[in-house]
Amino acid sequence: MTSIYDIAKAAGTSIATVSYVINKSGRVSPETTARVEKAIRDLKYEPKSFARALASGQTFTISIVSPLTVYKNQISFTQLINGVGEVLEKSDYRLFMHPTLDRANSWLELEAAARGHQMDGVILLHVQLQDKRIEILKKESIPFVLIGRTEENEGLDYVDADIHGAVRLAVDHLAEHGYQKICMVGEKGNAGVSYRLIEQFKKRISEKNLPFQPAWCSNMAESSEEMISDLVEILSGSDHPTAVFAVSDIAVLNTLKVARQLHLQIPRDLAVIGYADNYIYQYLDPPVSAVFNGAGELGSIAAQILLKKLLDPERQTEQILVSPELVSRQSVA
Amino acid sequence: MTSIYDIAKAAGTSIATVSYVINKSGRVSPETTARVEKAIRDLKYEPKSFARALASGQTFTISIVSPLTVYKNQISFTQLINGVGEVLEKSDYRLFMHPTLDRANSWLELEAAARGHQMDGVILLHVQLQDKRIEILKKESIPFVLIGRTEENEGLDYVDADIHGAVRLAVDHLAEHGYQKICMVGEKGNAGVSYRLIEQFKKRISEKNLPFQPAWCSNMAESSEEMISDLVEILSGSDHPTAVFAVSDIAVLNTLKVARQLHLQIPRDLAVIGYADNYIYQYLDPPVSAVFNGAGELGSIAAQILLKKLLDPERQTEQILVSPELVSRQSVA
DNA sequence: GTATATAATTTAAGCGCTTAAGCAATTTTT
DNA sequence: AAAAATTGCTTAAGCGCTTAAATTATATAC
Repeated sequence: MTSIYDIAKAAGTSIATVSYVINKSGRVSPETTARVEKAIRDLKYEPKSFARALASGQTFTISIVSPLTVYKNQISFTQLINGVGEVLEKSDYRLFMHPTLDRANSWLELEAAARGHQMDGVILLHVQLQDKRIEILKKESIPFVLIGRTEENEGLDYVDADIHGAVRLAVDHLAEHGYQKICMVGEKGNAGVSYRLIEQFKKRISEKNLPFQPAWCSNMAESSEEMISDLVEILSGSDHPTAVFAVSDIAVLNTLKVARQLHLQIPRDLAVIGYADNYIYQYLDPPVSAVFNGAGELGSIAAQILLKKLLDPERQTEQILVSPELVSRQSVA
Repeated sequence: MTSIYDIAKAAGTSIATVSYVINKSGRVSPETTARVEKAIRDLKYEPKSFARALASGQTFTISIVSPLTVYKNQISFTQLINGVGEVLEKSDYRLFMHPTLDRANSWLELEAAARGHQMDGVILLHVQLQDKRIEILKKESIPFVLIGRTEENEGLDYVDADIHGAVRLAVDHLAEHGYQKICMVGEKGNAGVSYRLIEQFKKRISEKNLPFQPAWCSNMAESSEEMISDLVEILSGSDHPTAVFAVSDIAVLNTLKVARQLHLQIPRDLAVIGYADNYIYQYLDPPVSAVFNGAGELGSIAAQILLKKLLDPERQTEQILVSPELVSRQSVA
């Protein structure tokens, strides 16, 4: 293993000087710096992160902590990692995955990792009510940023989708295109998300004085089958809605299916708009619009906040809502 | 930071003994072991991985190296990580993500990481012909396992989908259900995969003496639009195929779309079978069958091989083909 | 009962790096 | 011209752990 000693010898300096050059401390003369850098290049030296970690107390590592199984819809995990990766790439930090499999024990693993000082910071996904993991991170004083949140997390650093804005965008977009009777469909999901969606949806409908019936926005379905039968019921009435705000991938697909079944042509008889865009939406029949584009942004913003926090732990917390962005396709016209 | 010194003091031993207990070396008496373990529990001690790494030369870390952008179809990246995570969880190893964003520089990053001894082993995805990353891993002698392969990689450790078996399963399944005229649709994809699919497909068709026309298995499409126009042409002829083997998500969706356009009812007039199952297939109209289930298996097998290799670097290489598994839904009957 | 093997534990060096403190040479201030 | 500050570099300690070698205690052999 080429070490800092080899570089020091090759450059004719002490190891301290090499270290100062690597860490860009600015107190080494240009000539010496050049000599050291040449040696580093010649010997193809790379600092060992674990040695740095031991000496400095920083691991230069951040962890994404998340049960993966959950991320089938709502958020594309891959995009999210990409977003995080893009930001970290430009920093000195590396990315750990902490894929917690079994929900029940996920906090135990995290606790061990935290005690073992395995990471300098954490990006926490799929936050639940009374999330043990948050307590642990606080107790072990590991800086963290949430992606998504519950009402309990208001004071913490988080990045979340702007649900209010998204609902507004969806409803307004539909209304602008002449669709007055709008219903919302989805399944029971993340802590609080469904609730907030319903709340905002009803609010916006009444703000815009749009026609409304309670059945058009009932509780979210427990299963796909339930959702389909709800949809059939809602859409086959005489005064049925002319637009569906489908807030999950399954809801989008089921809406298309039921529309076909009932011979409702999209977008002529029925408009459909999705929530988080999924790359498959563009290949559906017809291609489906959506109001959120890219979980990548959630990831990259979370990473940015975390990096700032690692630089200045005393920093004020930051709450960011990612704005919706209309991805317009043929399902609304 | 609670260190091994604190444990040694609490247990009344030397730090070496504590270390031997932690590493289950077997040379510590049961009584002392119990005392040390109690101290560890009492003080909630966790070994610092970076210190271990420095002292032992092992990082107990493995990296998944992959451009993420690619994994939109063919493989579910999330499932794959899950598979890897499941195996690593039971080991002492932790999981690094090495999401290479920019393809052009991805090997530079890997080279730096390898030189910096950041990981003990690598799981390499999306292997290309003349993949620089493989050279680097060899040169830096970092054990690695491929997920997917090209013909160049035959001697290396890899896990790949059994394309031969998959094609056979798809064709035979369709034939068994009375579909004789089968075509294959997909887009240009991974290094060699498309080629192997075409080759195997033609082979199996001729082995089974099924009717065949060259147009039914042309080169893979360059774009979704091209695929659609190909499909329209193929399926609207008088003697058109009665079944489609759709080897990507886009191919599945486009097939459904074109079938609807041409008023071909699935599965009555046309059967459809996909390649790698995607959770959305079950919500399509009709739900679509597939021949591969779970990228998780690829991940977990790769992780297992890598762990074995880390234990015994002299080990013979291992090539594993993951068998197809029919996921039967309503698109074939 | 002494020699010898075995088991249990400790000593001590060192892994590759950071960083406070020290020193020498040079520059600035008074 | 002496004192003070600045610049550039080195010395040396130490981060938390592993592990070969040394030491001590205990069991077994003759």
